Amino acid sequence: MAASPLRKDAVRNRRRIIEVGRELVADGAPVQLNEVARAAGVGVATVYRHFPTPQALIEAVSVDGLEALIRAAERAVDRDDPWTAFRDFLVGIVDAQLADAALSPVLSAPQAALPGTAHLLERLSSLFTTLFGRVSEAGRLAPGITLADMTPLMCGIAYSARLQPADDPQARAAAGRHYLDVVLNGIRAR
Amino acid sequence: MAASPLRKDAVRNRRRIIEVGRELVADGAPVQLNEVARAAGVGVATVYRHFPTPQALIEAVSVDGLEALIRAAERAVDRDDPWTAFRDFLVGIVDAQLADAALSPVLSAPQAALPGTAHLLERLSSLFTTLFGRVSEAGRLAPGITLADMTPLMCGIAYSARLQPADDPQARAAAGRHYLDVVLNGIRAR
DNA sequence: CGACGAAACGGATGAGTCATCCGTTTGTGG
DNA sequence: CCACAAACGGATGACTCATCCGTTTCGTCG
Repeated sequence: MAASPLRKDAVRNRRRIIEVGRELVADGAPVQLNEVARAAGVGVATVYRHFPTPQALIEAVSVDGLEALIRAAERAVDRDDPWTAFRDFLVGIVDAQLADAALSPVLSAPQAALPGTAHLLERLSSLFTTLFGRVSEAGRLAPGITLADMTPLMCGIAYSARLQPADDPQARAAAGRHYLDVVLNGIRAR
Repeated sequence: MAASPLRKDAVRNRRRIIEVGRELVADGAPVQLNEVARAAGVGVATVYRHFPTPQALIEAVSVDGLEALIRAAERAVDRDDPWTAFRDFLVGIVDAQLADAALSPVLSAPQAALPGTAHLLERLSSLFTTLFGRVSEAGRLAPGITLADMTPLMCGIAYSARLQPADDPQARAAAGRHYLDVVLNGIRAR
């Protein structure tokens, strides 16, 4: 099972780097690899070796959030009412993007550069397809709404919510919920 | 009326700079003042004198689009049916943002740095308040929808549409229209 | 337990970008 | 036509970015 013959100082540094990356992303700061190195107390080259580009680091940072989303989706799939499951999951998607700024670019950029992330995205996509299929078959969606519409819409909602002052996470969350209500209203069958 | 004692070579250069800026913005490229100078055949200092920051140039670039929006709003205000006027204007807002990438940051950043832009934004906001007030008073809006919701929602729609491939403006426009339909559906009274 | 090879480290460094300063040019009013 | 002021432009120093390579550390094998 040891698929990674990785030295333990390497994994330690990797952890540190990701941790610093997470903080930067959470602050909405641009992820500058050079600064990450300094803050993590490692050499610049170490950062670049693990993550050739800022995007790669962002994806690694988002793995936790992605896994949490997958768990949420799995729980949603177990629910009885399709619409409730669907809605609750979308709430989770929006909340997660607001809590973790690294998530939006990963969700909306399917051409994932990191293999690990690609696998998670596939899993998430698969679960979501199930959820969507159920509401769709139950006739709960307005005509013309497709599966492909959902990701852009969710990312757009998160974007809208982020127009709220950055220093007020509560206002952002409330805005996200509100805009999501609007969109859900808009895609629901009458 | 000569409010600007500006030398005519200065206005010529200014025009050139804005023109180059427009092209860059349209390509979605980051506006780098140094590059703008080179492309405009002008010294770097000239660019910085006219526009201290990229943001300032972006605002200047967006003036045309803003004026077009204002004209559209004025036309909309003359219409009879409040909802039609409202909807058509929002279509214009989304289309304009897709056609002119410089517009989104200006619309969603009220703390305008350029006085000229501030004035236009105020005018636009005033017209839009009228349009919104009419649909609202006509009872055409779902409860809980406020004037303040509209700008974020429109910017979010434009964002969603921009997730479409950059090289296919038609697909973007179609997506924008589609997402706008969803949101309009969501904010409409039943 | 000691030594060897490979993997990882880290900082010095060259390429590239940004924005300012100041000597020169150009337009305008008398 | 002249003089002054406004505008110009590019050289330049500060800064950021990402790579390269000599050094250190880990894990293994005799």
